[in-house]
Amino acid sequence: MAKTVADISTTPAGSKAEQAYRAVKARIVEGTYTPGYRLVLGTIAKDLGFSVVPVREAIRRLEAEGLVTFERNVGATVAGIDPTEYLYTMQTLSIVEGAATALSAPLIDPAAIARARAVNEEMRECLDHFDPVRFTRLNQDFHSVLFEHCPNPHILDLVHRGWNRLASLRSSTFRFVPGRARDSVDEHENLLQLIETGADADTIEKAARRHRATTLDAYLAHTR
Amino acid sequence: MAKTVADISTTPAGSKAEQAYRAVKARIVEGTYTPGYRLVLGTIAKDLGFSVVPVREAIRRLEAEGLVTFERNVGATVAGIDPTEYLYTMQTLSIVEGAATALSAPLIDPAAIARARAVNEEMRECLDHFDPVRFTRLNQDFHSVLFEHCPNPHILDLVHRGWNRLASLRSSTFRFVPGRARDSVDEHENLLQLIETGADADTIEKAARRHRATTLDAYLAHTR
DNA sequence: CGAATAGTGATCGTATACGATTTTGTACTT
DNA sequence: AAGTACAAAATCGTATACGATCACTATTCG
Repeated sequence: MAKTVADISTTPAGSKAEQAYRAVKARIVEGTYTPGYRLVLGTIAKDLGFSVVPVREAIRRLEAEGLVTFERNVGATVAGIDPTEYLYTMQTLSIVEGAATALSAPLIDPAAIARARAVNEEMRECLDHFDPVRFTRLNQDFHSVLFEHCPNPHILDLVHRGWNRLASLRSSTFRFVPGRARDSVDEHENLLQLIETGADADTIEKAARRHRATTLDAYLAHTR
Repeated sequence: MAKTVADISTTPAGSKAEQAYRAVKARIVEGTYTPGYRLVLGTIAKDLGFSVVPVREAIRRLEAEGLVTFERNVGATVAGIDPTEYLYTMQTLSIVEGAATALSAPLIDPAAIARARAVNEEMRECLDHFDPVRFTRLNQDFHSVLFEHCPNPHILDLVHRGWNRLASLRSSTFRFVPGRARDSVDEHENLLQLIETGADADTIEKAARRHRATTLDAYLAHTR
């Protein structure tokens, strides 16, 4: 008998570093840890019941993703809604989403188009019931359908990194520019039609870029 | 007297995790650790005189950058010259370098143009003396001059990440496609002229993209 | 009353030790 | 001879402990 009963309870799924990463990230996205919140290694470790080493690794990963800032002997703080940082992130997302859409477009089959359109219609319903949280989630679903056959995983990774950075400003579309969301849904439909009709890559890329850039412009005009 | 003499000897510059990161990365770039080389935490720690914890952090950072692959309870290995991975990286670089060039172009002053041109002429000399290592370094210098006033640090960061990924295939231009290097120098000059004459952003972006994409195409044609 | 300073506390950084998991080598059986 | 089961070694993952560094505060001096 080599294995003991304890093996049943052990959860070899993810390492504790991974669990800590997900846990802290979730708390940031959900808004439990608001921007400016100080993340103390010891405290988080005690809360999660882990040691500080895996928690430290989790924090460093979050730092690399831009969700927290880290300072030696001071600790980590949840990254704030710096307007400049927002601009950088949105501009970068505009570029990588544009590329991802253009690269994926030839590989999107009619069934996927139909699914994306269904998601978009759900988003339209969210407008009436004013459900910003669900709207944001569906927005990601929409683009996920478009990108599911993206031939370049690196670019897809960059898209996800951008989404992560925006995670702490959840449903920012609604919060900052109320009228923007409806335009967004229309732009989605426009994008789908371009893909359906087999528009050339450059046209699709520019449309996808503009989709994100317009949101940024609206934000800039709104806060100016 | 609060401070002791020991303070003089302490080097608060970088943490050991940082030192380990730089050391291992340097060994990979220099070719001391060739692709496929197994990086064992304990061994590296003993070599550097550090403990395993900071070394582990360094390895995880290198993993995030794509320079090594990591497997649980197995260890890390230096990432190989996977043709597919090369394609992904070059395609992504094409996009982010294109964007970076287009964004930077309006901010490049004549003095910077002159410096970039000087670097490019040095590259031309390298062709005659066949100095691939210096060529590769100058190539990065050339683009660094162009990007030094890039208004979006995030995009610049993506460019550097791409360069890092290519680091293990140092001077790949010479190695894979001998005739390609001379074209590259000509394309640089062409790019400078576009910037000088104040071409529109879209033209500059496409030229910059094509510069990288052509290298990729040459590689694909060469290995097919 | 303000500013410089010493002391205290908090937090990170790393070393060491131990446990879990995988791989590898070996002996035995078919 | 080949395949399998078992044991031993190697490696990563994490907990704990301690040291180093920095921020904060109370105190003292000008």
